[in-house]
Amino acid sequence: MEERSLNFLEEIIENHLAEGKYKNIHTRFPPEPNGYLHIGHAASICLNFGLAIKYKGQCNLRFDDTNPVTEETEYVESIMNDVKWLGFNWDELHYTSDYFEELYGFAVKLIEKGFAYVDDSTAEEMAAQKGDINRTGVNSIYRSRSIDENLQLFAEMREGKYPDGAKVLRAKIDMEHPNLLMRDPIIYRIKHAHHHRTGDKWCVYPMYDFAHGQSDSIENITHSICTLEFIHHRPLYDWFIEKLEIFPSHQYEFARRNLTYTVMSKRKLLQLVNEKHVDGWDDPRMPTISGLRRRGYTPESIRNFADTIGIAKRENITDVGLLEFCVRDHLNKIADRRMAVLDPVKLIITNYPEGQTEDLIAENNPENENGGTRSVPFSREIWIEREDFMEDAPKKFFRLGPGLTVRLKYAYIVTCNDFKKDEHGNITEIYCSYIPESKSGSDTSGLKVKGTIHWVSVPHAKTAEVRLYDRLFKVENPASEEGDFKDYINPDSLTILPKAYIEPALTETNPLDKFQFLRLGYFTTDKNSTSGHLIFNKTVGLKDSWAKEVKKEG
RNA sequence: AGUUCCAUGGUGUAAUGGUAGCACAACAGUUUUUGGUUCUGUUUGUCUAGGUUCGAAUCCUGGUGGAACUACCA
Repeated sequence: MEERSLNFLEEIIENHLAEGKYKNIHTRFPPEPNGYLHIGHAASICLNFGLAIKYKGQCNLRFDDTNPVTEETEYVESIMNDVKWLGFNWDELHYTSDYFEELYGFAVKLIEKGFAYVDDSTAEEMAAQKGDINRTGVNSIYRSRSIDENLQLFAEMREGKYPDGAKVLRAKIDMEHPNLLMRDPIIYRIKHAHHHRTGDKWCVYPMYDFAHGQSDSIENITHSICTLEFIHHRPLYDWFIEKLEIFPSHQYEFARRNLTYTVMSKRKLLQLVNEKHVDGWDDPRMPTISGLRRRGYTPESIRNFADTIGIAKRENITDVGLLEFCVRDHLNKIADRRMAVLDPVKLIITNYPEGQTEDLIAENNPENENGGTRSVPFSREIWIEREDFMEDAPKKFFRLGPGLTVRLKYAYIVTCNDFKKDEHGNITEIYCSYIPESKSGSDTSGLKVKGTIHWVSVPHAKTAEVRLYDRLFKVENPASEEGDFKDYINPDSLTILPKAYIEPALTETNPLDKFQFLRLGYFTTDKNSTSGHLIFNKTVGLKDSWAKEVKKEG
């Protein structure tokens, strides 16, 4: 077992443990239930849960549900499902909404200590008072209200005496602070909205800054890990904890993970879903965890990816090729091999007896000696991949063409003698002769051939719908391009093949089963696949050094 | 412009004052009844200028470049 170096958070934690600052650590994963989790969240989940596991601490799942207008139960369920699927178990399950009464009490305490006031200013007035990066802010005329008056007004806000936007509760900090967040931030606002858990009990809701850190504190979170954009919130985070005199959780920030050829913000992903650019949150082209799952990714491959990219504080955009490497690496070990022909052309073995069939033995996975075998039917007529034949083959083309010889995987060596074309010049039939002594497993022909191709027996072939996916965007970083990110959507990201030929063994499958279609790539059975209408999603192609060769020549 | 953060091959990440390493990608070869897998090798990097030091990717100073912050979102 190789000793891996520590990332900066592990270093901090090990120091804390060594100093005795904490006896054990407690982290949390705090999603807002307003969308589905994506691969960036997966990295955060692996980080928070992984740290708890590594240092024998705890990790909570907490729904940060303080904005009733964007949050829904559907999202809560999908998030719990995704976390579990990734392989993690939370120690405690919480909702910020469970703390609403306590948070309200914290706000009252702040008012009583003279650290908060009710402000009647409009949003526009407050924005104007706030100043900006270059100008300091000015105090609101409501800033000097008495404690009693503030207490009274805040109680009335809770009672529902005022409409949305009429009043807010603000922390009284410093309108000249260089950090805009410290210029008397709003901590409670009025929203007469139905909450997915508390219903209509509340019409005032705490803001993120007055909920997150307090919830961390209530749960005795020792290391509250978030992304870099919250770094400016840390002084506020600390200020509230100090003024409230509650358990001092601390916030640590790391750089969010980005991936090439996709977008990674819930807002943008929601747009793709709402505007039907994709078929829902779990569309296999989406970088969501549910999308990756439907695409055929395994939890192991995602965890390994998270581990490989590591964490740091610098801006980054990871090549999606690394994610693909991780899933190939895992699927190569666990996926059974099957044969499927996606773009078929008929091959007839002229010297093979008509009407004869043979059951050939095929190993399920050469990487797994206990993987077993299956039977594959063979006959005089087979489907092969159109790509595997060239009328004028270049020297290094180790497939079929006039006079060329290949092995049919698990079967015989065949040589092409002739072929037929239609009026458009498309190959319609290929004629070969086979060598009876070359049968796989009992080959006495003594022949060595360079190429081996896959095939499906025509009379035995079953059919399936196969969906091929390409990257969702045409550019590496759509979010950083000029204009609307949706202008960069790849119009060819989905190709549906309604009728591919598959070997009979492939009909015995359930959603999420993983296969390697020999020489083509990894495929998984779609959630909507039935025995009457099989559907396979392409997870990722195999490495294709021939395609690379062709590209170089071209 | 103010504040804060960041800067190591094409990408991601190590080296915590002492040989710049690992993974992906790329390239060459090996093995192979998958042009897959395996295995071997190669190319490519410390933003810049000073300073401290026997010695600096690391510490200090200046510069340059990038990012974040100006929602009754989180």
